[in-house]
Amino acid sequence: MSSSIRDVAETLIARKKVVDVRNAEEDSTSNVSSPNEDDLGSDKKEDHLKSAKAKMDAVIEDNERLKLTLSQILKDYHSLEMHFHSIARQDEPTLQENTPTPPTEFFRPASLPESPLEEESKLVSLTLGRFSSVDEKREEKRNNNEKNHEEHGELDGLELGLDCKFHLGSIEDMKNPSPENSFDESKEDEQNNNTCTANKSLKTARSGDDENLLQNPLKKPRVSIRATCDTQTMNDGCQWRKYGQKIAKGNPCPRAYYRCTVSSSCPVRKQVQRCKEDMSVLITTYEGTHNHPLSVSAKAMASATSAATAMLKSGSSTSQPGLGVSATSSTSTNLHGFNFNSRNNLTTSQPFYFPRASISTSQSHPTVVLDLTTPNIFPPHNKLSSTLFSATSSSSTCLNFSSTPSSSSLDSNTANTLKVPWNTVFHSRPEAVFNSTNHIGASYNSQPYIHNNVQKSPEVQNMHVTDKITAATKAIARDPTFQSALAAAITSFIGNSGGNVQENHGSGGNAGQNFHLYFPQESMRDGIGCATSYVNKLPQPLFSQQKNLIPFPPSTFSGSKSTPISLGEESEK
DNA sequence: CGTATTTGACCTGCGC
DNA sequence: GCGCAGGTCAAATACG
Repeated sequence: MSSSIRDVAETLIARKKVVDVRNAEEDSTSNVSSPNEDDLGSDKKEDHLKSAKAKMDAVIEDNERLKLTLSQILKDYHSLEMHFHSIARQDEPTLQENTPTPPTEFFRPASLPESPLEEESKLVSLTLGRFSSVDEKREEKRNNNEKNHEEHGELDGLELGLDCKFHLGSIEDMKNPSPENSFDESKEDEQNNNTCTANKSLKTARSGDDENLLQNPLKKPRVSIRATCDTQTMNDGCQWRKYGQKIAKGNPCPRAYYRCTVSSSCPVRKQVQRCKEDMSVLITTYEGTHNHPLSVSAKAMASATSAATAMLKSGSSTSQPGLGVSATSSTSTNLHGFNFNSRNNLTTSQPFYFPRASISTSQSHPTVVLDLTTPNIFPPHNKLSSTLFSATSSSSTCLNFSSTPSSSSLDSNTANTLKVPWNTVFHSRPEAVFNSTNHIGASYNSQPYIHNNVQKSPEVQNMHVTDKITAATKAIARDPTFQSALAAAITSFIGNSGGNVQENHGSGGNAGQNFHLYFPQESMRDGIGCATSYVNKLPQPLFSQQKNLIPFPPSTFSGSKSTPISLGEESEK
């Protein structure tokens, strides 16, 4: 992987040098060959030469700077890689001893690892769907399988993690994957589903690491997603049928009840309600497990919710005010490829702050709230050299989304609800991609595959969530250093823009839209290395080239006209 | 006419 | 036991 980065970097530098030198030469040539040149005299000639030389010097300087940046990136990446390997080796014995806790009944991951590698209890890692060196054999096997999917535009050896490899699952659970895990076995009848549910409840009760679920063994966990959305519902890729509406107490906005209609036996329900404080915020609450195949976009949402549910299990009983939702039990959560592993001992690992998440135990149902509404919570004084990963004294690689522990705040509205800032905020705006504050980690201008949801043209609105995810996935596949950036953004992206996508299918996407990723630079300040520092440190010109160097291959994108509209994309009328 | 949505009635769980 | 609130059902209605 590092070699690929190096290749990219070298190619970048080489290209830029060639282009810049060529431009400089053209400038000086055009100046020299100017018809007026003879009249200007030798002084002007000299001036032109000087300016050309100055330009070249600037270019050379710029190249040196880029070189430095890239070398720093490589260095960061190397140290991160080394760090990860050492942790993986360290935790290998632990993995064989511990039996992981299965996830509660909810959206189940699309693919499960064959062994609980994620029981790297001291690790809060960013795996982005890749496997550690500990599991190279498995990865090799997996890669072989994935080769079969290459023709379908899938990734080779890389995955965004939208399939949500659920690392909480027990071995037993893995042997009995949910329908969503294996689409080929999707036609599970309701009886099996109920049995599965019962088993899961039993397992949940046995696991004993979730007080809420113990207290309410029959209550299904829920995931509530708060997202700014102008449409009636958020398009999550599934097909829903409204079956009821109520005015809930304390909120003048009616609460709509939907059930999944992709499969007649699908038990998944969702509730949609506007936030009374901010009508632009749509609160979508999911409950249940899909027992049928899902579209890519639906899988993405399912991944988010399943990860949040896992967090509910891992963090609900250990949350502390001011610390955010720390996953402190022996669990790990995979959110869009982010594997959040944790351990019981807080003294040896950093508490994991689930991005903008809260767990509510005040409701009859244990509920995880993912707040995707925060527009921009970056501190004004970002540091260019900051990194996403934090080095810890315990040699753990921690992914700490919080800028500072004190920045966490209690949700005043909900008892027993903890809120933590989601610093890895995906922000979709049409304005400048790069700005002086270095907020942007990655951006893909003029890409027809990824769009924002602000002031969309009809073509933009046609942009399918699936396409966006696929586009992002492709970008990640092309450049591993973007993995963390894009993966972190997908959730927000779906949440913020998905709702508009359902309108006006048909024509393809358009260009000129941006896909913005922002990174919590403040929170990265102590990091030893970071993939995202790559993009953070990249100067604009280089990054623009990066865009060209790592194009999204149109043929592999499901976007625009070639995209088969998935089942649920036109529901929720 | 088939399908989706609306809406009042009904059921259930929980707190007092 | 009663009342309240959340959730669901199903008949009525709307829509294409």
